[in-house]
Amino acid sequence: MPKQKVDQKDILKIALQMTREDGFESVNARKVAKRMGFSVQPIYSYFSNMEALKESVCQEAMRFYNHFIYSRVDKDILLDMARANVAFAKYETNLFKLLFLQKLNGLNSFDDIYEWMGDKQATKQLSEKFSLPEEKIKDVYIMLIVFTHGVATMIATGGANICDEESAVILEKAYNAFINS
Amino acid sequence: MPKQKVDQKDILKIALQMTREDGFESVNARKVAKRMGFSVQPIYSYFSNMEALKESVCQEAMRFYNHFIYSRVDKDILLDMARANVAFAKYETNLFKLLFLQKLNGLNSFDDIYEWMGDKQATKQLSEKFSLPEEKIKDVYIMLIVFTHGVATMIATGGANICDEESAVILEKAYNAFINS
DNA sequence: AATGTTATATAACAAATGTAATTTAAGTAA
DNA sequence: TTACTTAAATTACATTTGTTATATAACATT
Repeated sequence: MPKQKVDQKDILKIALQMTREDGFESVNARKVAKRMGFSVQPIYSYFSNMEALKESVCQEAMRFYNHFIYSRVDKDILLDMARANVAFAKYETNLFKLLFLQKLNGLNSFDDIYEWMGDKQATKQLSEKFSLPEEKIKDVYIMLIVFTHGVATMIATGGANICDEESAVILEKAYNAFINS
Repeated sequence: MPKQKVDQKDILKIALQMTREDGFESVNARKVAKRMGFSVQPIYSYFSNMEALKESVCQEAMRFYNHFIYSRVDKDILLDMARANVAFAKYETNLFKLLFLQKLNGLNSFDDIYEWMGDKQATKQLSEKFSLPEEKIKDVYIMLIVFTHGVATMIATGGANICDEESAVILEKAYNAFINS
């Protein structure tokens, strides 16, 4: 048999790259094939259909997101995460849209957000720094996430022209407001 | 000549209704025609192409939004507007997505948000109630809008299962936090 | 070297959608 | 009544995209 020229990883890599550059909707069989320099056929030998490929792209995007965020978390975990999310919305707008404006895992309450996004270290750090009760920490956490999501969404949908400094300032203001409330 | 059976308003009305029920992407010539009980031809006599129709639908949607919001503003203007926006995201999810997750007029800074959404009465009421400096009012206004947008977006994209009371509570918490910061 | 297997290429089909061409027929004016 | 105008219906064509059927050719096995 002929040696395999195409690898599943290559397909995913290219599809993810296309999503980053031109948006998730731009991912279709012919365009992926063209960018690989191959025909569409190999796509269908690795994925049962385009839906399956797209689902895999979503998972890749989520990994990319996690790496993006965690690589930017330093001293002040919660605030760093907030800043990183805004940066993600600004510099990876198409991935942000895919992950947070189209597919968001169904949440049933704000507590779910906490469960879902909840970062043990972040809450620990917060409680050590400010010695606030558990319930209060949770509130600050949820509210900053919601606020951050507001900033990020506005940046992702509004044309991405709010400068990094300005968004950093407003995030910090919100953070302090929530802590001190 | 035969009497005109179809009216431009009818087309827009139905296209807006379809957007509300099934999303903006569901609006296409054949579906609109089918729901009107006519052929696609009248659409093209009133609109140069589908793009023009869709642009008009956007404008209709914006009018619908404004009416939705202002009909819910009562005593506490700013907080009422926040609650109304969240309700819009929950009960008019498809319109919310169209207006705020796809087409948002390009904003260049958070001050632009204030200029764009800024409600004279709301700021006046706020300054009378709390006697805060102009600059502070503006900050509260912007931050509550951003926070509200975070809540609304999460509801619109997350499956809309956060109850009205819960979102009301968190909005008020944020409002107080911003006022008292 | 001949044959079979299979990865890839090519080409074709199907469905959805926008849009234009053509036809039909309702009402008007002569 | 007849011919004309035009709103609407019908039909047809183009494009895009997913998908499959067939063809080709590279490699393994004999």
